Amino acid sequence: MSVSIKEVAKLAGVSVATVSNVLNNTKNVRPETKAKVETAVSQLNYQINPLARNFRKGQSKVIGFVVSDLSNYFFQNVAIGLERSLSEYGYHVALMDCKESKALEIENVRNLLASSVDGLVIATTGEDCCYLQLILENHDVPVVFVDRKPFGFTSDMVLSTNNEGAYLGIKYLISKGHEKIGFITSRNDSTMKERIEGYRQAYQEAGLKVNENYIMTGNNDISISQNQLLHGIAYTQAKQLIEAGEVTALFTGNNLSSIGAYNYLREVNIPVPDKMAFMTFDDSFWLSMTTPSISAVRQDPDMIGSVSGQLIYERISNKVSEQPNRIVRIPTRLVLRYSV
Amino acid sequence: MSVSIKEVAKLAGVSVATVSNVLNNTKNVRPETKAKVETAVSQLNYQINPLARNFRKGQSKVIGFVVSDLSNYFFQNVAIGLERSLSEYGYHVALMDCKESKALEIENVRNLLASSVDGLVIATTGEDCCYLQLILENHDVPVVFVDRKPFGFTSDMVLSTNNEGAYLGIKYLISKGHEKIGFITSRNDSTMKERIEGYRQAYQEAGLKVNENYIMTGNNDISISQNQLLHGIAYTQAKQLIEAGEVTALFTGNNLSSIGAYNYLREVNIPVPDKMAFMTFDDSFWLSMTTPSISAVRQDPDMIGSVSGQLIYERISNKVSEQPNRIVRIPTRLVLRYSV
DNA sequence: CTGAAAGCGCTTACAG
DNA sequence: CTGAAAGCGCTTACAG
Repeated sequence: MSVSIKEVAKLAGVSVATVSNVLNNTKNVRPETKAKVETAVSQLNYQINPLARNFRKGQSKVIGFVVSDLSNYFFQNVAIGLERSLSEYGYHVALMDCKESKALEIENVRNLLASSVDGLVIATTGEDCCYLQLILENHDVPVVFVDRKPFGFTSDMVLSTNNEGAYLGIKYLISKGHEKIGFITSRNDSTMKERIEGYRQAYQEAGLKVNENYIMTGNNDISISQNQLLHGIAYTQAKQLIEAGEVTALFTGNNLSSIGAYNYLREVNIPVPDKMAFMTFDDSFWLSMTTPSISAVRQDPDMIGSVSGQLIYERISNKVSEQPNRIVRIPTRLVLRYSV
Repeated sequence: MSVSIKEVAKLAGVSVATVSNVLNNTKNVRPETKAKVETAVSQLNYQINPLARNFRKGQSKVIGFVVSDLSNYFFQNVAIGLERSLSEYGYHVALMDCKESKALEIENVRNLLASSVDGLVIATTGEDCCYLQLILENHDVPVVFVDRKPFGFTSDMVLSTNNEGAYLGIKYLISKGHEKIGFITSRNDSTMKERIEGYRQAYQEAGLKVNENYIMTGNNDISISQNQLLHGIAYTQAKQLIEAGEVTALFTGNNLSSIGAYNYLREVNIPVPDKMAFMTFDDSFWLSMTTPSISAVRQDPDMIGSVSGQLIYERISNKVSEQPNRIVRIPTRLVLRYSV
C-alpha cells in the first residue's frame, strides 16, 4: 500500500543507493541527481519506512524511563521534560512505573531491553543497582540515573542541588528566628542524606547545634505512593515532633512527606505560621492553594528530565563515548509564600 | 553480538521456520522437535529481535497518545492508565503534548504516523477533527478519542459520565438549600455542554428555574495550562459572579477552572462554605489539602486511559473490526468534603 | 559521483 | 509435521 524506496528510484531513474544517500545526506550527490530524487519523492509522497530503517540500523528510537513511582508528580514532570527533549532527536519514551518495587524495576528493565530500547533513564526505587551490571552486560545501552544516586552501578546522573537547596531553606527559617527545626524525611536515601547535610550546614553556619532528635529519617523499605499519603509516615513523624513540644518549625524532605506532615498540622488545627512555621523540599501545585500558602525549595523536574534526555542522546550518538561518567546538578531555589 | 534464529535452528538441528513456529506457536510442531528447539533457545539464551519482527510484520508496537495539555494532571493520569493497560499487550505509548495548540496536534499526529504507530489515542485540543480524515486515509491506524468528543471524525470514544456527574453535584448543592448556583467553565466544548446539561436537569428536577446569567461559559480559543491558571478566566468569572452578589454556591466545570475560581475566593477571603459553597468537577489531590477541603465530582482518568488501551488493542488485533464505533462512559462519583 | 548487490533477522506462503 | 526459499525496505561496503 505504501510506496517504497524502489519505486522512488525507478521514477527518478537512479539506484536505490542513491535515493538512500540523498535522503540521509550520507554521500555527496550531484545536484541534478539530487533534484531528480527529490521530485520523485514529493511526487510519490514518499515517506521512509522507519520500521525498516530501525531494523537495518539496529536501533529502536525509544528510550525507556523506569520510574520508581509514577503517581508522584515530581516524576511525572521529569517524564514530560524527558519526552520533550528526546522528541527533538526523534526518540520516543517508554514509561515504566515500578510502584516503589525493586522487583518490578528489574522486570521493567528486562522488558525494555528485550524490546530493544536504545537507552535507559532510571529513577531507581532502591539505591542498590548491582543487578544492572548483570542485565546490561550483553547490551550496549547507555544509562542515566535521575533523582537518586545508585550504588553498584556507575553511569551519568542528573540530580538536584539537594544540599544547597535544603541549606537555603533552613537558613531562611533560621533567619526568621527558628532554632528548633524539625526535619522530616519519609525515606533515608542518598538524596535525603544530602538534604540533611544542607540542614547541618545551615545550623553550623548560624552557630547552632543540631539536635539529632529533630531529624526524623524514614525507612526506605516502606512503599509510599502519593495517593495514600495523608496519614503516612510523615504524618506520624510530624505528630511525634509536635507533641514533643519543642520545635517551632517543620521542614519536610520532599513532596510526599510534606503531604503527611501538613495534613497533620491541618487536622490538629495548628496555626501556620504563627505557632508552627512550615516549609518543604519540592514545590507542588497544591502548595499555593492552601491557607496559608506554603513556602518550598523548588526543584526543576522538567529540567532534570530534559537534561537526562540530552545526556542519553549524547551517549547514544557516541559524542561522548570516551568521557567518564558525568553528574549534572540541576539548581533549586527558594519559593517564599506565607507559611514561614 | 546477539544470537539469531539461525543459530538456534542450527543448534537444534531444525529449520528456522520451525524455530519461528515454536516461538510463536503458529503451527503444530511435534513435541520432540519443540523440545529440541526449546533447549537450544535456552542454551543460547536466545531472545527474539523485536526490530526484525516488527519490521517483518509491519507493526511498531507503539501507540501514540496525543494530549491537548500534558500539564493537566487529569491527562497525566489518563496517560498512566493507558500505559499500564497497553503494556500488558506488549505495546508502548508515545506521549505527545499539544499545549492546547491545534497546529501542534496536527503536527504530532503527522509525526506519529510517520514513525509508524499502530494506533492513536487523542485528547483533542479543539473539537474540529476533520484534518484526521485526510491524514489517516493512507494509514490503517485505529483511533480512540478520550475526554472530548470530536466532530468531523468518527471513532471509538471514552468519556466520563459528564451529564450524570454534574447532575449529582448540583443536586447535592440544591439539597443543601442552594438555589442560586454559579457554574463556571473555562471552556465551552461538548464536554462542558454535557456538564451544563446535568446542571439543568438537577434544577429542573428540583422545580427551579435556571438563571442563564449564572452559567459562565468560557472560550475554547484561550490556551490555558494548569501552571498559569491562578488568575485565568475562571478567576475572572468567579469574581464577576460573586461581585454581582447573588449566587450562594459555585460549581466549577473542571480542575483547571476550579483553580482560578478557588483562588479568587481565597484572595478575597470569602469563607467557604459559610458565605459561599464550593464544588468542582474533577477531583484533584490538592482539594483535600485546602481548608476547608473541597468536594468534587470525581472522574476516573486512570480508568479512562486503561479502557482506551483496551479499545485500541481490540481494534488493532481486529477483534472488533466490523463493529461500529463505540462510546464508553466511565462513571463519575461525588466525593464530599467540607466545602459545601 | 553512482550502482549492483549483499544482508540485517525475522515470517510466511508453498511444497513435500 | 518440516524445510527451502522468498521477501519485507532499508543501508552500506564495494567496485567502477
